[in-house]
Amino acid sequence: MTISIYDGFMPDSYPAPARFPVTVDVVALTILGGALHVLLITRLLEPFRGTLALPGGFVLAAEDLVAAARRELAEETGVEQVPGHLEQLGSYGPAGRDPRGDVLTVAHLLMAPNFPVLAAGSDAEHAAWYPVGNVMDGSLELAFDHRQILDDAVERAKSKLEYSPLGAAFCGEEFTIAQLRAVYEAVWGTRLDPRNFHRKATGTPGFLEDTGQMFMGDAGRPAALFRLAPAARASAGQPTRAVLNPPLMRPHG
Amino acid sequence: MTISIYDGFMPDSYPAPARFPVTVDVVALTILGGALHVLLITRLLEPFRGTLALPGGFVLAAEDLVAAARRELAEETGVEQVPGHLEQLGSYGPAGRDPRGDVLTVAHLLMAPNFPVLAAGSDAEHAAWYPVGNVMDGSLELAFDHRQILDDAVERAKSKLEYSPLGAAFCGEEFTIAQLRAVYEAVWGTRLDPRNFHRKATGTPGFLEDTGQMFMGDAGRPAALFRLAPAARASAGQPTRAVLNPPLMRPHG
DNA sequence: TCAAAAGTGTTCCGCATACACCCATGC
DNA sequence: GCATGGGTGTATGCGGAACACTTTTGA
Repeated sequence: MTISIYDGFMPDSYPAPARFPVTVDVVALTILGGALHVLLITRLLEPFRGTLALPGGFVLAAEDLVAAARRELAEETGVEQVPGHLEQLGSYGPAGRDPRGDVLTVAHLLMAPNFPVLAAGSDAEHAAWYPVGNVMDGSLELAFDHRQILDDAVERAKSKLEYSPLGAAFCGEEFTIAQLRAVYEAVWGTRLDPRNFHRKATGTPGFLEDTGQMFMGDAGRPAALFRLAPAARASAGQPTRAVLNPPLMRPHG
Repeated sequence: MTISIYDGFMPDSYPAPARFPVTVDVVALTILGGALHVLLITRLLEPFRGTLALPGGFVLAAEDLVAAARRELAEETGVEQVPGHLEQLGSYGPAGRDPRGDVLTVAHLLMAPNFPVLAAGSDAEHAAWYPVGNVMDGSLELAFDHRQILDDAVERAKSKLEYSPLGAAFCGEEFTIAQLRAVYEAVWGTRLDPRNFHRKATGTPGFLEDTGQMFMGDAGRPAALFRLAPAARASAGQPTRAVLNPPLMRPHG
């Protein structure tokens, strides 16, 4: 067996390996009116001009992937510091996903509390929240393979809720148990028993921290306000099993 | 807000976006002598010449990521059809992980039964199995950020065993319950109760299929031979929750 | 007969599920 | 008072953990 020119790096005299444009795409999810929503832009250029697509753009030289995703999000929403939890989802391509050539994209998942998207001028790609359900049932079309990426992102979000404290990433800094439950119900598309959810959420050590404050809703008894406990906050990124073990089970299958 | 030249694709008149060399790296895991092993090559070229590294190489034009990983594995092991389950793990870079510049790598995870690696000639990078424990405890050094990638891969493998039937990917086509249990014990680094594991494995609908054959070991009663049930085989790649629900729990935390 | 490993039965208990019930607010 | 939602108590049952016990081979 001989050494292929593509095995590891080669001396300068060897032909250079193929180079690819690399983009980051972001599946930004949030809860709006009890339903899961995704941030989409309307493309201004060909291909797929006028079609909805995930926000994203090219990775710059010497730039990290998550940093690139964060930068693109800020640029396309007009929001300096986008809130929520951002993590890498997976890579797609480079073959056969763009009509103009090989483009590798690294998709990211943002689980965020609802934040207002700044309306851009008419010459900029306009970002806005769209119900995920409208993409799933086919009433909204997405450019490129973004439908597939969205599917994967939603599936990832669903499973994240089971064994990680990241459901709270959809809430603000402080939230009630009912608000947290609404997140689980929206993402999983199910109803959960309020009483049992309350016990599980408050009873899991290292998950929630009582702020001592109260939240007055439209009706009914005021609810206690919670925040993420430091332990859960620290473990947000890592593949931890420290909290929510055994996991919060999503019903059925 | 104006349109950045990096937002989406630009007309030909705009400057081209940065292009990156893209590699695929493969963390090939298997069980040898009851311990988790990883496939490593010894680098023949700078940088990290003489250091152990994950097998991998550059993605070709118009090539898919998993296909590239499969091709590189075949090239560097001399094995035409590498067995086991191959999936994408995640992407690393492009910033700050290679002394010579920005290289994006897409890491992959192979969970495979033990297969012999063909000894390459002295001029080729030689692939061989090494105990994962020897990397973890620092007695083996890896090139680039491959230590980090290995850590992530092992963690992924651990969690895969919990809720997917992919533990069987470490076994051959047919296997006994004890062999399957040895996989779980090696990956998780724990001991499992043989009796309870047997009940859980055989009792999970859609997981295992009895071949009717028997396997004679060194001592003791012969064990029944099983294979993956069709349902589990089909769901191998997808984020399924069809089998192993509730999951096989790994002890403690 | 004994060792060793396969496989079954049984007990215990934590926790998910379901739901009755009480608490605290606005109207 | 009544409606509405927050929060607690409690019974039931599934399934994981632990382990006694039987089965089937080789030596």
